[in-house]
Amino acid sequence: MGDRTSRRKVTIREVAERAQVSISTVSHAFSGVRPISQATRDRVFAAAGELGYDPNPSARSLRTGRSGLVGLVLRPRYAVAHTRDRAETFNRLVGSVATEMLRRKVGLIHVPDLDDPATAGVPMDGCLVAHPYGGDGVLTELLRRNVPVVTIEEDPERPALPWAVRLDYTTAVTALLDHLAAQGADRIALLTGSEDNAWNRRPRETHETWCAEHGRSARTALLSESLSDAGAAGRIRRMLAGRRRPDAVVVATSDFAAIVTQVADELGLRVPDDLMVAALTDSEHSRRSHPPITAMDLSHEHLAAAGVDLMLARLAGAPTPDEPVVVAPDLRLRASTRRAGADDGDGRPRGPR
Amino acid sequence: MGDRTSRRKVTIREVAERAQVSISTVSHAFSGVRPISQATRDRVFAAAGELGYDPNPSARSLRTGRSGLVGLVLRPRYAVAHTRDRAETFNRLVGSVATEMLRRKVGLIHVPDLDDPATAGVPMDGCLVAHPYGGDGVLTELLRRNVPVVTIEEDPERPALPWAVRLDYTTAVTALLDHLAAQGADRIALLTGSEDNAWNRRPRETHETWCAEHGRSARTALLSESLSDAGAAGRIRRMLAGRRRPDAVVVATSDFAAIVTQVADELGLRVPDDLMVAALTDSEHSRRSHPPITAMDLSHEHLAAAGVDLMLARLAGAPTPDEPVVVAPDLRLRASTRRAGADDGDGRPRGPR
DNA sequence: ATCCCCCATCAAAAGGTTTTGATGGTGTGC
DNA sequence: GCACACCATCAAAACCTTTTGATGGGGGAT
Repeated sequence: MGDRTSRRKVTIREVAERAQVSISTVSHAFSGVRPISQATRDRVFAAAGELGYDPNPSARSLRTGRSGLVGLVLRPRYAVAHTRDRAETFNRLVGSVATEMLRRKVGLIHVPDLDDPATAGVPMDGCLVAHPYGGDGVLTELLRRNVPVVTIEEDPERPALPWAVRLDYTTAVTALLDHLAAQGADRIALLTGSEDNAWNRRPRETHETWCAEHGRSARTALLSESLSDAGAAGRIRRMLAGRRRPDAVVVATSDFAAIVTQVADELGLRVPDDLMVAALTDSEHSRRSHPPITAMDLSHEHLAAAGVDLMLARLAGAPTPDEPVVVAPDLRLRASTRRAGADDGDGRPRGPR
Repeated sequence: MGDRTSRRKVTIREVAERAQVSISTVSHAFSGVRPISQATRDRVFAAAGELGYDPNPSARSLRTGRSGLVGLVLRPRYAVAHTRDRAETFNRLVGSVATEMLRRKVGLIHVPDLDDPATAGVPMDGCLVAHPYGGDGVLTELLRRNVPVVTIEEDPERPALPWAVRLDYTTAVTALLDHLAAQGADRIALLTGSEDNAWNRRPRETHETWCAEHGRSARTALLSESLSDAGAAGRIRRMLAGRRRPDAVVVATSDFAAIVTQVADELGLRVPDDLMVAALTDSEHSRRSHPPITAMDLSHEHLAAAGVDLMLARLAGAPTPDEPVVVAPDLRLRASTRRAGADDGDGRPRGPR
């Protein structure tokens, strides 16, 4: 209160002097590690209050070896959130993780750049890595540093890493393909992104398996996430204009799924009657497209909650499952895959909500 | 590489020993503060690489007094993001700030709880406070601690605080009211939330001024953010069922604006012909309502970018404006306030987009 | 040949906390 | 009245870095 605008921070030593006790007594009074008499404690708190003391977190971490902070790393696709669609994904994931961390009163650090020596280390007790690539370098680096890591979605090349939360793509994508087939789809094409992560890999595998089991050829193509809208439209147009065009397409990126409906419209193809469309991630694009597009929701909220739980359990030394935690994606059936008179055959409710 | 899974971290001392140089030489080799001969530098880097050394961030911060991290605090309304609508706001704000920080390669910390002694301090060089309350306690605390603060939206009771980014509510709300009047609205009611922040205060003031200037009575009411949907619906029903009901309502929270349209529908009031509806924040609720609801978008992305810029300028000691930075909210006119045949009179384009 | 300066490196201090073995005084049990 | 235990407090070490004044040796200028 009486202080000038001194840049100088109050230290534990000054509190000790003012309260006429040793430094360790002040520390113990605050931490409660050892008993301190009531009278002394009062004097310490009074002194601390008058001086406006608050402990230096760096000094504390240096001594204890813990910071009480958890890092979060997102891989590039999200970091460069140029389109509104990608921004929604990024925001939802970051927001969910932040919400879960706040709820548990633990600080969360967005790690800017692990490799950049200029940005050098951040003090974190553990680190969440969301949507790692196959054999991700960031993961390698963190493991080398002995930082406890929990991944949200698994690194496809590190199936052995037990501390992970992953989506059950197999079930969800199979359900989606069954649904399309039930609605009368015959030639189902899959368009995944080119980034090598679980979200692109697993559905591709599931699609192949499903096609093999159903005696169909697995038509797939790449639609790189870095494509511009015009670029994506071009590739889609070529596919839909060709002979033996698919009668259903599953597109990973949902803004590109919306472009599929646009291109179909231009070509005079009716959705869903001539062409069914589905996306492997939900966003405003899929919800507001005409017609609304069936999409798999990545359940970022559940992923985040499970990931944070796992991390905190690990840091607390509590027992953790020795297999990845599995979260079910949410399949949102919409008009883009619902043909009049077709029967889904799986008993699912037909309408949204 | 050859290390066991030793919890033990490698320190600068071990690197120095291995490279046969002093500790300070290692430090200088990394920081480049003083020149080091090429031969020595090579030896140091080699030793560091072999040992897997990475500097301890806490020790560094302790010594330098800087952590390279910036904090972010959001006030409770967002922290408790129970509805999808509030979650969208929270996510967008958090995501935007995170994006801007990542772009500038600075770490961002979500501060869990400033007052909680258990959570104790986080090492931050500065702190962003988003949507502070009037005379906000968090702000008081941060200022007491001498932490450089930048607010996103201003604390209504601290107009003197120069380091702020604020929305220009006056212009936007005036434009909205003019628009409603041009569409034929006669009795315009305003329903703000009960939390005491700029977003609730400024529009109220603007509404009063505008009503006074146009010789109308300023009809206002509170619709607390903590109300359940049913609770909100009840209050709205009472208002719309009364004699001399308003013919236009501006509702702060956009999910409640959507409820206004529902209640109007139940009561047989047509939107916009019998009742116009507008919201003071945009969200999926307003966009997808029937009819879509005119809303003011809070431009979280611009707020975040400006706030981060301001903070980094402050921390770098660069000159900063001595007045709050002003950002214009985006007015999104939609069908809920557009009557057939009415003329807006201000030359604005009529369609969305 | 001498002086001076600069370059590369070193040693030591400082930064603020927590941890822990030691110390002195007070009360309990016999 | 003595030994023992315990309670409250203290002093010092440890955590790992960056910073800075000091040191020694080599080269250029005179």
